[in-house]
Amino acid sequence: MNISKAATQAGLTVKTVRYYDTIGMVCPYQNPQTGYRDYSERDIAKLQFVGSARRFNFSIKECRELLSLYEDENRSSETVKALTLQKISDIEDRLTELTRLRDKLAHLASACHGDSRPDCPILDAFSSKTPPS
Amino acid sequence: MNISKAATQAGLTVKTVRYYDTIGMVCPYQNPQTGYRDYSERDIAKLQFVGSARRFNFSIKECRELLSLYEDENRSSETVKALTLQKISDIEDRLTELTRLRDKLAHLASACHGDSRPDCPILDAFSSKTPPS
DNA sequence: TCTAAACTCTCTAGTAAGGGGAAGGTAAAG
DNA sequence: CTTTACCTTCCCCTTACTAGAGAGTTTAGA
Repeated sequence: MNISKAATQAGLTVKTVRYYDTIGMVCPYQNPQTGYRDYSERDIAKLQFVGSARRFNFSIKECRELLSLYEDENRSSETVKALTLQKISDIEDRLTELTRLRDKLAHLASACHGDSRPDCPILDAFSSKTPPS
Repeated sequence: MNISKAATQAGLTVKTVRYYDTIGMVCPYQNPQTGYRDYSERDIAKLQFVGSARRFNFSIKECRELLSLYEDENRSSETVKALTLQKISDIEDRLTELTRLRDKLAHLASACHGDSRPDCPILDAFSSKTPPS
């Protein structure tokens, strides 16, 4: 299967699929005459797998780990679950941080009259010596 | 004031402060003989301002806008408030997305027994044809 | 069969926002 | 006067791709 069909099947762009080859994540057979890549069904499955994991916020490095577990018939689900729980924890840290930011910005915005006058509590907050954390 | 003191005052690293000079955001006087940067009180205030805005998740580009408003005595607070509300909206979009991811991962993790057996609902989900969205 | 469109390839450069470290000049302290 | 602690520029590295140039290949239609 050529690269554009492979990309379509996996819900990725051609550029991305080619990238996954160059970084050694999903490497198809490559015709030595033409240089054209030829994706097998197994390659497609791997591309789909990586695409899903990426959409779940796993980094390329983590996808590599998951992919090797995916391909390992003797894996234990323990490792996968641990990685997933760690990812959940990362996401929750980020949620906490973003929520705090949102609340602070909302507080500042509510204090700002937002008209044509120059005085602005938002800018004042940003220029104060005390950090906003 | 030399660059390391300026960085300390603003709660930034020396690298970051130097970077803000090279991109033309906060450009101090630079001694033509030695090349040493010399930060004024006004420069420090600008560094602090940018540092705060960055910590509030504003991009460099947005910081530039805010900084020019900060320096404009004839600004209207309207513009600042609009930028802030947009930023809040961006953050909320991100919050929604991350929450969905977290919930889906949590759901998968709860379905995974996480022991030494190889079968794993998480990997199954990643390898299914249907996207996780 | 010829040609033109639609692919494909590699390679370079760019993105955001700096971080790491080398090579070399300068300032401050002893 | 020397050592140490700064400072400078310069270039590469990071993440996860994306854009585009220039050139080769495949395929569909006349």
